[in-house]
Amino acid sequence: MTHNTKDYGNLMRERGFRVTPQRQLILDVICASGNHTTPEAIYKRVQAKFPSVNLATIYRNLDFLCELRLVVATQIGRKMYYEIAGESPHHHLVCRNCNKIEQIDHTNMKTLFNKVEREQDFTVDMDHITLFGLCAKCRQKTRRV
Amino acid sequence: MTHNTKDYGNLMRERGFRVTPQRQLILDVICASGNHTTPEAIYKRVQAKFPSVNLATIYRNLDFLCELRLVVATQIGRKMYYEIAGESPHHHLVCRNCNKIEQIDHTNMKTLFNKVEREQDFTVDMDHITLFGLCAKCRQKTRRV
DNA sequence: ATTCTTATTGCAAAAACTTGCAATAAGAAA
DNA sequence: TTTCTTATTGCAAGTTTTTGCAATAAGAAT
Repeated sequence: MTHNTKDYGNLMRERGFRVTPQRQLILDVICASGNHTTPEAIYKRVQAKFPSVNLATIYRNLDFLCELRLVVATQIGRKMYYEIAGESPHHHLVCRNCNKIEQIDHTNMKTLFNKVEREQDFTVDMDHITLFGLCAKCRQKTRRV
Repeated sequence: MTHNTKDYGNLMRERGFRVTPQRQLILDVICASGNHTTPEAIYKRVQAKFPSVNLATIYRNLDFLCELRLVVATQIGRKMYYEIAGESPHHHLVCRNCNKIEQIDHTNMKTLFNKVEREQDFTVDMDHITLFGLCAKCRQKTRRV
């Protein structure tokens, strides 16, 4: 959850990108916000500290940070949500019925990724996947199709 | 690929929804189009047959058809793509570098889903997952981080 | 057939997101 | 430090997607 600005900064600079105050602030805000933050919410929190930041800058940086994989984008329903990527890969199970979110760790995913790599020569490289389905409770309740 | 209008119609009616000409046409167009069709392309093809259909109707029906899981939405980069869900579950591998799309079938996924169900009592229920990574060619090209 | 309920549509306006471009400023080089 | 290159920004205009609402029409009930 805590993020080290210096590391992120170096990561960017090493790749020829620049560390601007706007960019830092946007990353800070995403980091400080809980999971699943909308662009609009990020915009407002950024503006509270630095009112001149333009909405276009927010969107461009969300794209940028996702591309660097410092930030993860998730689409739920019609909306996009952003959250800090964090250290270790982990994945979510979202119940279609009650929307409860469980986590699964990377090991089972990794097994799948390895299999895909062996069989199709494609290196899957994702550390935040969202799988939808039914949790134990809802599976029992929803026992009629 | 082929779709049975009658079955889809009944599926909708059973659930209290209505089968309108617009809706049928939109589904037909998605069905006839290849994979990964944009809303704009769908709109144009629908208009070619039925010029009065409004773009808002396209969007509303895309949502609707996704909710019924007759159609699958995929986000690649910044754009949304839609395709017919079809019969058998299958999944996509999208190269982060060249955006090439490969398919994987359901068996390896199913293994993962089963494992998740045994270990966490969560029934994953997805028949179209998109995994990002690097294809064989791009993995070789991008051999410097 | 006719009536009735309400899901769905088209339209127009709004909201969300993207893009072109000139001005700015981060960071490397001198 | 100063200069130089060019990534990034703000702005304004453009494009894409969503929404409120009155009119329409699908399908059930009569």
